[in-house]
Amino acid sequence: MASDQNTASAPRVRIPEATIQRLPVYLFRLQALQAHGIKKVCSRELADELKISSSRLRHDFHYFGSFSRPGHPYDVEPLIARLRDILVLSEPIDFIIAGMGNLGQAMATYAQFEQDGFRLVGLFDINPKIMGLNFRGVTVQDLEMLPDLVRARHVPLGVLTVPASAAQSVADLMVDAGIRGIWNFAPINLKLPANVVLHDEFLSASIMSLSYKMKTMLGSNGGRRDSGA
Amino acid sequence: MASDQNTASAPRVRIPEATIQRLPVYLFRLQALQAHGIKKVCSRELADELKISSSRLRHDFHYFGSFSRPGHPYDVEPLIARLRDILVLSEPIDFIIAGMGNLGQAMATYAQFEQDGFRLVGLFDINPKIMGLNFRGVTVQDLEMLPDLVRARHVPLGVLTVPASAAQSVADLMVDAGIRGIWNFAPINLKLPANVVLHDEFLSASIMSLSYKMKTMLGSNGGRRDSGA
DNA sequence: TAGATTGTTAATCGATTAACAATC
DNA sequence: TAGATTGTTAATCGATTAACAATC
Repeated sequence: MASDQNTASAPRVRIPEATIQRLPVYLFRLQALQAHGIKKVCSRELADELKISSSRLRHDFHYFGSFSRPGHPYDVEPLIARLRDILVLSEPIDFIIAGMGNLGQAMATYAQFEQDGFRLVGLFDINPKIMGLNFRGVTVQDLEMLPDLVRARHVPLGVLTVPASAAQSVADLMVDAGIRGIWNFAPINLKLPANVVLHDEFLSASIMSLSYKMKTMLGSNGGRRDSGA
Repeated sequence: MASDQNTASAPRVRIPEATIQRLPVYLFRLQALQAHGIKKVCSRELADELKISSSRLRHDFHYFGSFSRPGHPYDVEPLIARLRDILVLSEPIDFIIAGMGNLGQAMATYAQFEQDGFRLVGLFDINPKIMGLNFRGVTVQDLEMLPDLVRARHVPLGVLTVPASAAQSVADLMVDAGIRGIWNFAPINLKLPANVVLHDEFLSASIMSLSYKMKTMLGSNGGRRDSGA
């Protein structure tokens, strides 16, 4: 009996966070290749395009077993299927959005999520002017209705696009209703039970770290505004 | 203690990417503490709140010199000023947005950026129905006008919220006009000159890695089915 | 002062890269 | 087959954590 770990959903070792975050990037690139009619790709080509080493790519794949046979490049189509299988459940994952300001509306209308295996099932806000609006076939309801929907449909995933001041209490609402993962856009460090997955998306932090990189790239003295000593 | 040793822009060694991405998070938490009237904070407290080790926090700070004196906790106000100085230039950084779909509109109306030292100076799209709309005092113009504005005002930063199919060509437009950094939301690997800073924000990748984590958590700790309804 | 807590170096840990055997 | 390229382990590199001297 050799090592037959070709079951994608049950890797034996803990997968590094860095690897997990690269898997969707592999997937997107492969989908783009497929759209161009490309059937096969070797680790070197794919890695070059993503500006990583081929070694790293094969190492990442290796956590989940084997994806081809030595001497042969990867077949694009089954590789896509395999990655999709690793990343998402076979049936769509239901999600709700709390906070239908501009960011919430953008998330509600972002079509890509649907293609990636996520299904929008609820939108919530406290602003009466926003309640009743319809996005992609889903009507914005009062935030008070959130727990009922989450319980009734066993919604596993919540997107949190409320103001920072409300984020913790709305997160608590989600957790109490049984949500299993929160995608948080509020710039605040939420306190959640250990069994709820939290993924922070701090857009302001993102633009600030970009700003830092631009600043350092400008020059060794930090740019033209260097106040004379 | 005004600005005597604020040589923040000239650290001696290369700063790890991970450290750079934590700096804004420190800043946000400190601003929240300040809003609550808290004047001093020690590395242990601040780190605990952010779920990192105090050692890591002090190590991060140490890249930029000294922030207090042994035996004394950090003063919140000067620490905020110091971090802001490290992360952004003292005067606001001008930025433009290309692609005024839902995500572009959300970025245009996100007030936080202004507080963090960024100034919206241009909005662009190719859709005639969107041109002429006004967001935060800025009118959406034809994409063709982008190079002129970037050149005229020396705009350093561009936000790319166009569809993936258009992303590379619009990025080229920005780069040719002299932009220095691109914040890219299109799920595609842009090819840019080495002197232009690229920061990818792959939202779909984010939700998929969150999905993976939820999936593995369901399998591994299996115990908690549902909190006793 | 003495206790507290930073600044700073050393030890540990984990992730990336290199190398090559396996093998189609 | 022979060349190509994966799968897989070992070596290297970098980041995190631990420890404690410095010192206010």
